[in-house]
Amino acid sequence: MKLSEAKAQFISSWGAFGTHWGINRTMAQIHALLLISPDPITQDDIMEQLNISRGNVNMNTRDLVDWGLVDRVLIPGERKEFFLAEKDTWKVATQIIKERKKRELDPMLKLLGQLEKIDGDKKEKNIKQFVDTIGGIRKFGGQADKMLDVMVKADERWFLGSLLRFFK
Amino acid sequence: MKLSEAKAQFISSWGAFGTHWGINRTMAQIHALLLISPDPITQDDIMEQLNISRGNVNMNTRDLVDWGLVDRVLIPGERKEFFLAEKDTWKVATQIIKERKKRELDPMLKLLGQLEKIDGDKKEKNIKQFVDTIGGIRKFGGQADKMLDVMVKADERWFLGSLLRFFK
DNA sequence: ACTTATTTTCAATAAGTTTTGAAAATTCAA
DNA sequence: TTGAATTTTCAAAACTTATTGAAAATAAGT
Repeated sequence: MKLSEAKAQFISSWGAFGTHWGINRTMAQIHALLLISPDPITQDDIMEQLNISRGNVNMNTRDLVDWGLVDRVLIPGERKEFFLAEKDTWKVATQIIKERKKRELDPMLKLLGQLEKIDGDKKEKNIKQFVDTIGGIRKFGGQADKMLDVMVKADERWFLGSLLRFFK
Repeated sequence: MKLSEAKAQFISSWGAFGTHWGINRTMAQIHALLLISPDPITQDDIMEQLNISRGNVNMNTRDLVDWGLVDRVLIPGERKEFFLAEKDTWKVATQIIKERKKRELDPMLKLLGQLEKIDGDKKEKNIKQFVDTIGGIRKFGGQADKMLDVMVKADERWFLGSLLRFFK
C-alpha cells in the first residue's frame, strides 16, 4: 500500500471512530492528520489536505488545543502559526481520560450522590429500586474514577507493565 | 428531595450523559427509566412517562435488547409485552464493553494492522512518522483490548477486589 | 375466519449539529 | 500610523440524525 492511500484511510477512519466517542468527525480528522505529520503544519495546510473551510479548521484546532492534544508553535521567521500534535499515544490517551473524567464522570458522580438522598420509606419497592440502582452505579463509577486517576498519574511503562503481569 | 423529582433528574442527566458516549439521548433515557423500575413495564408506560412516540419507543427498546441491556418478558395473562432491564451495574458495564469492543475497537485494530504494511523507505521522515504513530496506537489498543477481555470475563468481586489491592 | 389488540415499519418532518464564507478583529513590520 | 497578512467570529446554509404518526403487519381470542 502507498503512503498517500494509507494516510487517507487512517484519517477517514479515525474520523468515523471519533464520532462514536463524542468527538466530531472533523476534529478527529485534523487530529489524525497532525498525528502523522512529522513537522508542524499551518491552518492552510490543513484546509488544503482535508478540503475544509478556514473557519472549520480554526474552531477545531482551538478545541484540540483546549483538550491539550495539540500545541500552537511559533516558527522563527514565519508569520503564520503552526500546529503540532503530541505523538506519544500514552500521553494522548491519558490526556483524553483526564479531560473526559473532569467533564463527564466527576459531575455524574456528584449528581448521583445528591440523588441518593431521597425522602420516604426505603422499604417501598420503587424507592428501594431507585436507591439501589443509583448506589450501584455510584459504586462502580467510584472505582472507575480511582482506577483512571492512577492511570493518569502513572508512567506508561509502569502501568502497562504491571497490568500485563497482573493479567498474565 | 422527592422520588419523582430525583427520577426526573436521573433520567434527564443519564440521557445527556449518553450523548457523550455515542448512545442517543432517548435510548439512554429509556434505559434509565427501566433501570429504576422494579417491575417490567410496557411500551405505553414508556411513551407516557417520557412523552415520546410509539415508533420511537419501539426502535430504541429494540436497540436496548440488541445491546443485551434489556429483556422482553411475557407476563402470563397479559397481551402486551413488557420490558425489564438488567439491574446489576457490573453486568451492564461489561455488556456495554463487550459490544463496543466488538463494534469499534476490534475493527480499528484490524485496520491499523493493515496500514502498517506500507511501501517505501522506512527512514523517510513522513513514512517513519506514519508507521510510528500507527504502531503506537496499535500497541496501546492491543493492551486495552486484552484488559477489557479479562474484565468482561471476570467476576465483579474478583476484578474490583484485585484492582483495589493492586492500586493500594 | 373474523375482529380487535398490539407491534413494527418507514416516509415525511423536525430537531440538532457541523460547515461555510465573508466580515471583523488582530498582529506585525515598515 | 498604515496596510498587508493572518486569525477569529458568527449568521446562514448544508448536512446529519432523531422523531413522529399513520399504515401495514403480526398475534391472540372468539
